[in-house]
Amino acid sequence: MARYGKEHKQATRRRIIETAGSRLKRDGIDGSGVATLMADAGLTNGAFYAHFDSKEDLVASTVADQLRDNTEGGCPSAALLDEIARSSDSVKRAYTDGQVAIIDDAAARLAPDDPQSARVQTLTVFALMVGTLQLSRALADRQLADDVLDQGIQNALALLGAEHQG
Amino acid sequence: MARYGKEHKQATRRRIIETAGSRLKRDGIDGSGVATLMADAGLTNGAFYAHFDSKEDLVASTVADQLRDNTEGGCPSAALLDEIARSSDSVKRAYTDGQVAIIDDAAARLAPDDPQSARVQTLTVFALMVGTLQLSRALADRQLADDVLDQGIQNALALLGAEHQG
DNA sequence: TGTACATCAGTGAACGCGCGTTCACTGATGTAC
DNA sequence: TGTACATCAGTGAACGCGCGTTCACTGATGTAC
Repeated sequence: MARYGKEHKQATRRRIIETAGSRLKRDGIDGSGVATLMADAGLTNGAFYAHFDSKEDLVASTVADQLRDNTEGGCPSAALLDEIARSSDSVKRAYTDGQVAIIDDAAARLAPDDPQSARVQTLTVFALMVGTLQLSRALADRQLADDVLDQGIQNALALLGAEHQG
Repeated sequence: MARYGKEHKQATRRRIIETAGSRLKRDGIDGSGVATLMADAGLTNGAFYAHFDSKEDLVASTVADQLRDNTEGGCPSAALLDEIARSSDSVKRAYTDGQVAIIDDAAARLAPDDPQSARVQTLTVFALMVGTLQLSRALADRQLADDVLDQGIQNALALLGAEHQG
């Protein structure tokens, strides 16, 4: 292929990570193969290891990217949280760092005077929303799934309101 | 092998389902192979299809069993909910039926006068606990994981208390 | 300006392995005579 | 009581396939002379 400048390879890496975001959220970590992930980016499997050390490396990079810069199309927690919990330390570390950064941003806005103490409560309200989304997606009864989503939102607001008053 | 009475084959099926419960919760659905699931029950892979139509059939049976009769060793929702959400309709149906049955039992105890209207709220408090457990397991920071668990329990109690008053 | 060479992102075939599933076979037991 | 046969839960090898990973190779470009 062509000999490009340095920005070309980095752009390719970025493209792989971005398309991997959609695929991993759709099919899961174990459900997404390296060849498929590369084909999604318009490449063949052989080029993969010029960009990443291993599939796990791509997963960690993609989780971090999805949490920080590229959150469109659904949050990775709702799609992947129990798979992340079973993953290697490097994936869990990437997830923890990205998630805490987002949560601290939110906590700073919700409780400007004491963002640090709001971290845990904001994380648990986030966990409520993740669990609600997952349950709603797993229920075979559409009406019940919708009711759960609505009620989950109300619960989140109730907890945030209580926090605001207390 | 021996020619046993009818109860023998049913006992074997039961044993497969029970050992599959632990394996699926540990390694996930995609992460658990049929040969491994059979080996866990002390059998070889060839016998599998005398008991189940497919791996999906075993997963649906195991999810139903884990929710109703065999809940020791952790709830399947916390371990598998996002994989269930990506699974076939038969798995989602088995999950929905089992979960709703459990929830309605709990709702009848929490709100004896109107268990029907308590179903959705009980489901969402359950979703809160599932999300909290998953998040706690995915966080690489042990202290933060413990704090999230504790706060999640307090949130669940707060929501149940508010429900009780309202 | 023209030729020879170095670079290196990406290709595509191959590695050993485990996947879900199928199937011919085994062998201990119960039944028939 | 002894022999021949039917039953059938379970075995283990094989099917085609995709997995994560490796590696010899390609070929378009930039550089050196």
